[in-house]
Amino acid sequence: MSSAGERWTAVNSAGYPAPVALAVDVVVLSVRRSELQVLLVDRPDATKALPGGLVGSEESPGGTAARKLAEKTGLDDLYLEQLATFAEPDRDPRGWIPSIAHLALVPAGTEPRDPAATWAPLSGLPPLGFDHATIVRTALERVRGKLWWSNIAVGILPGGFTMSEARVVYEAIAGTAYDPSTFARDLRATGLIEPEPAEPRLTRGRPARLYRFAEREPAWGHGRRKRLHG
Amino acid sequence: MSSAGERWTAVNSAGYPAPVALAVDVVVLSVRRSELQVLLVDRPDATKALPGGLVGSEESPGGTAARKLAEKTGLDDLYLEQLATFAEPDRDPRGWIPSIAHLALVPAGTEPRDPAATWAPLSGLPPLGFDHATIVRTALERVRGKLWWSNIAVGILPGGFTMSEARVVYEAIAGTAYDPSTFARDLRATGLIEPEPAEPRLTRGRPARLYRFAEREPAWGHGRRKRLHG
DNA sequence: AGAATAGTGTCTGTAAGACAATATGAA
DNA sequence: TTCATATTGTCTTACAGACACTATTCT
Repeated sequence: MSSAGERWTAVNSAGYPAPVALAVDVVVLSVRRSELQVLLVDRPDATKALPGGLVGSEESPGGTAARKLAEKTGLDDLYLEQLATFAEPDRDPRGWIPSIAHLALVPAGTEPRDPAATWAPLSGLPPLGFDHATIVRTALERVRGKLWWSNIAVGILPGGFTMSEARVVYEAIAGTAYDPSTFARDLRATGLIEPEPAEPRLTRGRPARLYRFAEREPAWGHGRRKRLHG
Repeated sequence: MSSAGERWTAVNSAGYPAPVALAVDVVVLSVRRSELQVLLVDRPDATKALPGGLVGSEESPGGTAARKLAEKTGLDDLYLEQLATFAEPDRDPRGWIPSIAHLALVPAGTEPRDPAATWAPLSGLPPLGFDHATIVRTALERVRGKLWWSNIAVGILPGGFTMSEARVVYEAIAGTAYDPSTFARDLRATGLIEPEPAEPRLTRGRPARLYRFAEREPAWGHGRRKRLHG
């Protein structure tokens, strides 16, 4: 790496300026303590930023994102989709570096493997470097927009969940409260989940039935028009 | 430009391989003869491709897309949004060139200014170069998905349209037929359009009232869950 | 008058919020 | 038994498809 303050450059074989590198940034979301949280990493200047890295010249950007996530969390099976590309020429002080932002959802109990990575609640984020606050906002819009139309929550609820657990996740993402019975009816009506034969959990009251998403890959359901935000 | 068959390369000032260039490709859609059509340009090898170009080192990708569209169509006020980025290392035989695909909607009567550009119906596209068939498919999904939830059709219906004209456009995008009265009721219910004080058109039967979208910039409406495809 | 297009009103099945009532297991 | 949680059922409003009916203008 070059020293701080130095701006990198690149030229192609035709003699024109080229992007210095291609980056990916990943908005990793999960639900912890009934709250939507995002994974942040410490930067040298003590601010926080999204996890990310540079795409190799023989690598697909999605592959880079998955590789970086495996380094930070130890997970190699997760919900990952491309979000949007941020490529304003001055977005990175190191030079012309377009970044392909990705969105990843990981199971509720995931702990960072990298000690520089920590979870932060989406409400009350610290100041973020680069244009990362914009990227996080875009990610929140995306996950809310798809919540009731796709199996996007399968990243947080990999399988064997109860309706109550699913409801906590959906409420944290949507930022609202759902009636338990109506929630169960409407989640079943999406056609995305199926009962799991496993034995029930050992909890306080009546044991709940377990469900899982039928598909682990991104898929669309029948679509419910459910209330979002308060 | 280099001669065909030669693969470009680039290195950055740290000595690592860099992307050769950053491209934009634009899926320009309109409704012509009650059909959804896309703007294609001829390539040197006689195949067709999406209009596009290289992003300058001091340029935003959206700016590049708008500039290219102005060259092809003479339009400078249109609905333009980012679609997705295609950056597989081998997607372009000229070298490592990520492409930020955009989606643009232009008014029904728009004729290409560039003689190499022609309209082609989405049903029955010719073979396209690169990964452009995938990009077009992604664009169709996007515009269908947003049709009844946003003012995305404002690009095709800039103002002073009748309900019948709007219905033709919505039907062409959705790929289905709507009942005229139900269509009008539900389009009004989106909250996105408003009556226009202009005088009615000179047509055969009873003259229709005119409407326009209240917002020309991308905006979300109340959302209707309407039938799509057959 | 008759044709053509625009717009209104009504009926019906489904979707979704609210909430009461019941079921099941642990303390 | 009492408490806590899960699940079922019902009521009500809004949404959206279908379609009959009325309105306005031109030929």
